[in-house]
Amino acid sequence: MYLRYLEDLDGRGQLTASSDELAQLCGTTPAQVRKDLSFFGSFGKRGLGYPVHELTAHLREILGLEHEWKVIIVGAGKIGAALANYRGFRQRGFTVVGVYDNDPRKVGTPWGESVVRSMDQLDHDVAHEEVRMAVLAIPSENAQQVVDLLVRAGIRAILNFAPAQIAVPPQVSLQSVNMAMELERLSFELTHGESIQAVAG
Amino acid sequence: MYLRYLEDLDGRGQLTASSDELAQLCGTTPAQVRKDLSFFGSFGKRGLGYPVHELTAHLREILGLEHEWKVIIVGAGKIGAALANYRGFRQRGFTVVGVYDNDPRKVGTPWGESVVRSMDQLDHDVAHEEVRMAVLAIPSENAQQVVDLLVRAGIRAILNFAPAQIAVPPQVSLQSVNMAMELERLSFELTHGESIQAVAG
DNA sequence: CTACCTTTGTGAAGAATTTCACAAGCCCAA
DNA sequence: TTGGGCTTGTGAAATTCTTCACAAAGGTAG
Repeated sequence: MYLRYLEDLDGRGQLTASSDELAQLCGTTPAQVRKDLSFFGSFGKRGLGYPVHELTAHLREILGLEHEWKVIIVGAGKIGAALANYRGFRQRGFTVVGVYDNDPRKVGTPWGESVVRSMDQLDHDVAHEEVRMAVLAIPSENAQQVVDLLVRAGIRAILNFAPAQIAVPPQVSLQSVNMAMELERLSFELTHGESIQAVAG
Repeated sequence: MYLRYLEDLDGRGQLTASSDELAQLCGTTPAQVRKDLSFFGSFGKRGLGYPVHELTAHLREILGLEHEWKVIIVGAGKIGAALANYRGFRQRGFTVVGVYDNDPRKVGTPWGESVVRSMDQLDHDVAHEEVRMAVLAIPSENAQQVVDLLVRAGIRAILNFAPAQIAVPPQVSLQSVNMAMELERLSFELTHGESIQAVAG
């Protein structure tokens, strides 16, 4: 989140930002900002604040964003389509190198500059293109099965949009986005009125 | 998350579940399960566990899911399309009652059994249909502007997919899903190898 | 009815996170 | 060069969250 705002400030030509300013932007406290950043190093200058451009670069490196990541999308349905064209991915250094589906009617249909590929190719492609990340946009039913296949193929990080609970071996990272659960969270907050304070997202 | 698993167990006809069993399913500890549930009441039976069906009903009520929620989708692009057809929403009691866009070329085009409506109608529709929730699937540029419009129209909860930071008045709930940020989290975990333990999602 | 096995609910202990508060350091102006 | 105004980095305090551990209670078999 800090990176997001710092890039913004950097784009506007702002040279430094104080913990106070970052805290206001991110909806947290100055002390929190300082503690968070100090975990990774001592980036600020006393009396002046943090050098925006430099800190941006540091955070990019910490997050492992100094190089492009190749990503495959598994599932050529509506959600897959939306994600494949999602500007935010490319903007932030994630390149979609392939879209896969196991429905023979979808395999071969055009997809941007490429075509939807068969799952059978996945193993080969991941090995040859050194892809490490996959976005999973398939129905829940066989999500675990497909994840196992991805892991065997060498995928090391999975962003899962299927509303299913998935197990992965410890060396594989998994992030699940469950859109229905997000709505349920809102339902809870609406139902319980002002007594619950929403967290900044 | 508990609700998700309990519904699953209920569907399979399981009558009771111990905190141990729920903990294993959710990737947490029995003590955590008991503390979490005890916050809302005393649902279990000693020596036996929690009554699955009954607890499911309790959690639904706690989350405010005992009635249907009407939801509008703002933005008739790829993401809007994916969300409007998302089975998970309807399955869990969220009914999409309208899709809106401010692009005159999109307004009026067919959308499922309805058509894409103009943003100008939104005010009127929200008031008459008593809609309280909106899903925001538009580009970041004018996200804040559209949110302000939604809030004025009476929307009280917003699920935001635009990769922008949005401000809302305190009585409005906001959840943001930032897909690029999720990938960045994975990038961080991959970059820092096994030293970081992924959280269950 | 009793003995025993099981599992909850919950204070207390322990761990982690956040906030406080201030010395140390940087910049600038005179 | 000195002094004053800011702001960081960080131990220590305060708070919050998680785990422990056990009394209380339901179930069952004999």
